[in-house]
Amino acid sequence: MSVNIRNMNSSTSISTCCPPLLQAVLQPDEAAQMAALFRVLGEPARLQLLNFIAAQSEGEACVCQLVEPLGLSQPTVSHHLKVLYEAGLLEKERRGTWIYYKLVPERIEALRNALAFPLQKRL
Amino acid sequence: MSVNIRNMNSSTSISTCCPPLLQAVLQPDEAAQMAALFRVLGEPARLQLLNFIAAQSEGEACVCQLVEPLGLSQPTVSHHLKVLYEAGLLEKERRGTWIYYKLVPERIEALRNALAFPLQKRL
DNA sequence: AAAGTATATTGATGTCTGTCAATATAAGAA
DNA sequence: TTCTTATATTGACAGACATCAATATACTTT
Repeated sequence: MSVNIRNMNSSTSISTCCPPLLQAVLQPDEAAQMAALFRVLGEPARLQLLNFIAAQSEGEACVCQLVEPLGLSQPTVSHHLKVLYEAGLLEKERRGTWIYYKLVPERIEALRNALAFPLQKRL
Repeated sequence: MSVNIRNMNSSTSISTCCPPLLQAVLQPDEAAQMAALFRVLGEPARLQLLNFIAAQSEGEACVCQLVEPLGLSQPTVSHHLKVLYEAGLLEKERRGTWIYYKLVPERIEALRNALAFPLQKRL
């Protein structure tokens, strides 16, 4: 029988902690999906990778172009690219020896939409 | 003296790996700042907190309203609220025994802008 | 002052993950 | 085939962090 204290004047004496007024809108599994995507962006190296790839005039880059500017080892760069790829944020295409990565703009846009106030449910 | 292999026809024999065409646009410290913010969102519990607070009719909630729907212990919820608060995504206000948290919409908007293709520099 | 409630902090623990060296795989060149 | 280069994978390690129980702090009420 608890009540939101904010809606009571001082003459009321109920002071129990108030229960949630609304059910959770974002379901746990949806939150987990969204969080997984944000966690992918939660790494400086991966943000730099996205930014650097997007900054190329062709909008794409191969691994060997990315190792030096990032200042990380090639395996580490490959690792981050894989994480981005598996998150759907990058697509890749092999051309001979090289593998070119480019952004998936719709995926980034989806993330922006997920941030639309007040944090919509869907990606 | 290496050259972008994609811009050469098959008669050329240079096959060295191609250097970066552009300097990195996103500086390491800027990337670190952005990543730190995204990492805050990279946690299901924190996304649910933001979503739940935003879903309240007054746009705010006290800790005791959040513990039960999240299914986490009160210290854990307090911890996540602190992380969100220190990231500037939540503001808090004490009213007697209770402390009410609400979103900082400009901060969320800043994150959305940071995601604007192709990942702008500034927050 | 004493008791009760709301929230924060501390300390410990287990899991996740970023990093690299070493190695493997794949493709082209000789 | 052999060699070289580009990229991926493996294994190991260290640091970050989510979580909780226990405890501390802050406020209100009696």
